[in-house]
Amino acid sequence: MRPVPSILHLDMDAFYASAEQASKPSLRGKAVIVGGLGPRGVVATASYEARVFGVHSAMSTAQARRLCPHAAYLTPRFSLYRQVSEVVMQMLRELSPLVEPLSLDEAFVDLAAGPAPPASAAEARATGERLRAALLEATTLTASVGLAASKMLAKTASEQAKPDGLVVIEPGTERELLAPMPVRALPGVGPATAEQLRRSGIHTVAEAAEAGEAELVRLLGKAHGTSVHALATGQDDRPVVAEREGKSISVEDTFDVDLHDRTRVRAEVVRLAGRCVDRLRAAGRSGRTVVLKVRRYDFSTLTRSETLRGPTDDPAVVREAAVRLLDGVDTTGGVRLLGVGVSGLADFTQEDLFAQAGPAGTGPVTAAGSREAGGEEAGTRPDPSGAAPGAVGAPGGPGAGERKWRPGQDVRHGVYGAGWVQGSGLGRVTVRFEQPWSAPGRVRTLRGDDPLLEPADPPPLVRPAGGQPPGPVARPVPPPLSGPPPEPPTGPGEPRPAAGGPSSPSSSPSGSSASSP
DNA sequence: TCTGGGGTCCTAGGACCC
DNA sequence: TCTGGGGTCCTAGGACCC
Repeated sequence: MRPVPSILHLDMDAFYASAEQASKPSLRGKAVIVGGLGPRGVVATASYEARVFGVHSAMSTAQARRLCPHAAYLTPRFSLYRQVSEVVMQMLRELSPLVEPLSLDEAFVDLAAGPAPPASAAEARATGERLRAALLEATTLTASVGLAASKMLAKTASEQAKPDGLVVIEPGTERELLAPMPVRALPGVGPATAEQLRRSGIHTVAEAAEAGEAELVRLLGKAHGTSVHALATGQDDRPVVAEREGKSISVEDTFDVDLHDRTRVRAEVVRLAGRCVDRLRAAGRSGRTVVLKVRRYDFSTLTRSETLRGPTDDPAVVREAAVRLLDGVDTTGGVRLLGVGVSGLADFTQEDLFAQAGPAGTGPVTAAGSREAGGEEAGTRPDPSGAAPGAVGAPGGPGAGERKWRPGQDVRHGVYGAGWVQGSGLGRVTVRFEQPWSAPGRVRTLRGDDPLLEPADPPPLVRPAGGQPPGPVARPVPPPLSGPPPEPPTGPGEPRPAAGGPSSPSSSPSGSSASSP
């Protein structure tokens, strides 16, 4: 084990929620909950203000609403988070080429491999503090940093540092620090393993270490037992590895209401297969094993897979395999979730093509057509419709997105400028007009079909240098439509649409709103 | 109003091959 | 005539992580 705490673990604080607060001045200091807003949604991230009420990740949004009804509820804006994440990861790479991202908001960095390896714990600390300050400046977001001589301890340290802090674990102090912690603190020990260990009277890391490797292997199996024992005794030699190639790509949808119609189920599988291939192609990969995932009405989940003779990125091949797999699955009783994935990924090369067209067999073989280079990067695609997959009664047809305005979504108005959707329903949409660098803005309620209102890309968190003047306040603005959501608004500059415009009743009958007050 | 979506890794059994 | 001993691939399921 290295003598200096030169492995750094970075974890952005309540990342999605903090990014939303940074982006939306009116939400700063308020409870913000980011996650799925449908009837089956779960919380992805809750701001610290919301955590006070007991809201946490993975909780159902419904429960969060009971605990914290006054919070702002927002759908995730991954394009913004990716944008911020790229800035963060780039700054980490300035510390060392060995950067291992774990997710959009988390990464390990091996400072020992960098241009200025710390020679002491104090130097490591100084590097970490400089990093936190630089990140705050670049993104306006706070981060927590852990420094230690191993990955596990660096992560443990950043956990202790939260929020907005830094903790260094001095080499040599590892075991005494770990000893009293619950086994759940060890990476790889989840609810099931913790329960296993509890039944054997093992609750703390110290008890796990005392149990000995043989006993842990007996309880948990070879690989898991060995690894838990090593981690419990503070041994962790796992290197920081940059750029690991992905091994699978998958997409899945949970439906607001269980699907019963077999034809609809099949149509959804076809749609998912298409989305999966879009992502596969955007990544420049191909895959050999197609996986279908089905979660039934009772939450029981099964997977079926089929391995082709060679890797493919042909939508028809993946679609047909997925549909074949579905044919072998009983869906009576209803389907809650469907997923399609591809594994056994390869970089698609000419040789792969030949291999695939190789010797006779029964496998479905089609030479994948020329791949258009035009990268429609799946994840960053605008996706203004964002129709919840299950949007009740949505025919599932192509342009089915009737849920046009989602809470949290960025918009631009021809008169009022940039803003975000606070709520919508009953043919109206409530927009707060503000930008990351503006003062908290005001809310206006508009018609859902206001022709001057359109979806927009997320603005950067930090005002671009020499950027435009803050749109909304710079120019004379006609009188607002409203304060609170009142009568169906009809604006001054707003063309009165013909009677009963498309009021899109299918868009969440209950209406939805980002914040109640 | 229970339980998202995207991944990784491990285990275990059977097929198949030498 | 009653049963070897690997190794690898495929499939299915489950734990875990963010």
